[in-house]
Amino acid sequence: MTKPSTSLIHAALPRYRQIAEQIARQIEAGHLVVGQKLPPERDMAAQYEVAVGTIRKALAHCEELGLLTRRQGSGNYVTDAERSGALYSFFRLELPDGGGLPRAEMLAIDTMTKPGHLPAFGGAPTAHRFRRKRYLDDRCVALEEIWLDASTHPALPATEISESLYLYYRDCLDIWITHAEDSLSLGQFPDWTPQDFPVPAGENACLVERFSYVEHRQKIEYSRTWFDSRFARYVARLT
Amino acid sequence: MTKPSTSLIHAALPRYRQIAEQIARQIEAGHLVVGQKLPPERDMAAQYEVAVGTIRKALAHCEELGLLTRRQGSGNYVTDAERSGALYSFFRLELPDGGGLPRAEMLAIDTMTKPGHLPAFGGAPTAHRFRRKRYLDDRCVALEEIWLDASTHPALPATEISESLYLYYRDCLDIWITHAEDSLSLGQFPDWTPQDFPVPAGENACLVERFSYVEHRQKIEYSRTWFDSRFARYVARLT
DNA sequence: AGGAATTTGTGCGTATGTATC
DNA sequence: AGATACATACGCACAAATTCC
Repeated sequence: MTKPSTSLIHAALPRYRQIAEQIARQIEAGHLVVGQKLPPERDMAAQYEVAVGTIRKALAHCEELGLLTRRQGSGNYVTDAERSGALYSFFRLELPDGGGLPRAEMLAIDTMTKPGHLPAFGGAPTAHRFRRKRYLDDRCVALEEIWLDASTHPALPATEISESLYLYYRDCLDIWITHAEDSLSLGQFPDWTPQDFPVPAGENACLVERFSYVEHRQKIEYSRTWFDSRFARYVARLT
Repeated sequence: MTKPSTSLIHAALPRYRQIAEQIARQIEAGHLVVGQKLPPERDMAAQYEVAVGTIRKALAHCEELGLLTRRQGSGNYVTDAERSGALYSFFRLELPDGGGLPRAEMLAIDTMTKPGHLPAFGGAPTAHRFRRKRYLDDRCVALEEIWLDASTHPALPATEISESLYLYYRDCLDIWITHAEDSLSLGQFPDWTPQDFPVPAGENACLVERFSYVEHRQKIEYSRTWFDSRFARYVARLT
């Protein structure tokens, strides 16, 4: 069997899931355009150095997620949906009319002991805190505060952090986020809301709280996202 | 290759679908009891005279339909569709502290031409409208308005409608909801808000808009759910 | 219109990994 | 620790749908 492409220490995602992730991210990054036809399965199998059946499972997974449409005798196509970017990558915000290319701008990165008001997650007493502005089509629509448990990486490597945090986790920290749990309610924009944000601090906001998991039931990340429903909406796909 | 077991004239269902149908019938006929463990996949493969991979595809299909639960290292089990939370698997509201047993109370059922303000879904000009109150642990936490496209059933059969609409769709209308897409924003409680609802009409609410799908891309249902985040929160699990 | 080439779908059999009992 | 059972993955052959000449 082809050996897994990750270290032997960590339990890797199955190969077909890794490939599905890569395809999904290529779509989000714009490397695969909506409507575009993918290479034949046999070519992709050769490219990824796996058997055709493995590629087929990855593609089937992408279809389930609504990213691809598969047509027998024809090919695999990037879904023409209004919403290609927002579905995967666990980013769930879209413009009110749908769609919007997601971007992020880092405001601050700090490592500190977890404040008492945070819910329990991870095993370390410290965590890395990321604060970001979130954009859709160059419009700032949300604020984000992300707490990554510091147990696996007491200090962050001094590399460029990509716009997709999960991609950064995967490529630089070897942390594979397998699933997440979002909880939505009402809240107020935080006191660190930047001056140039379209809504001032203290105003009402839709609040998304999230736990992200690696492996089975191990919460490794907690985040909060604030947005105003005039500028964005939260979209979830259920199966 | 094993020849298909159906006539040569009609296009046969794939073998794995035939087997899935047989398993489904056995469950519905009561030959397979809820919670029962199926034989090992290798035995079933021998029984049906197919390869293990084919049986696995059939079982996976049954799992998609919610008929089976598959557990690695353990076995395949008939799902308790009536009793388990599976029937509410698309219901995403929980009490603020988590959990809560979901219930529903029907307020009104009407069939009418789709109002202009509805987004596009289904193929018919008419739809069935359900209005319901939603409970968690006997506390009324949300209101629901559901529009089911009337293309498949111009009139609803005069049967009892179970608390789980999706179960009713499946058992009485033969409509299998495969997935759904939720979109969250802020809204106002509707003008038909009952007097005894904890929040009066016109107040701010968290609004969940949902499209439900049969097959892969066919929207057949549109619904709106209003709730107050003091009484409930929306939870989404993402993979 | 029609036949060949292409591409995905179905199915077989087997080996090995991993979770559960 | 061992046995059982599902999960992943390989490679191959042929069917069915589509596309192209």
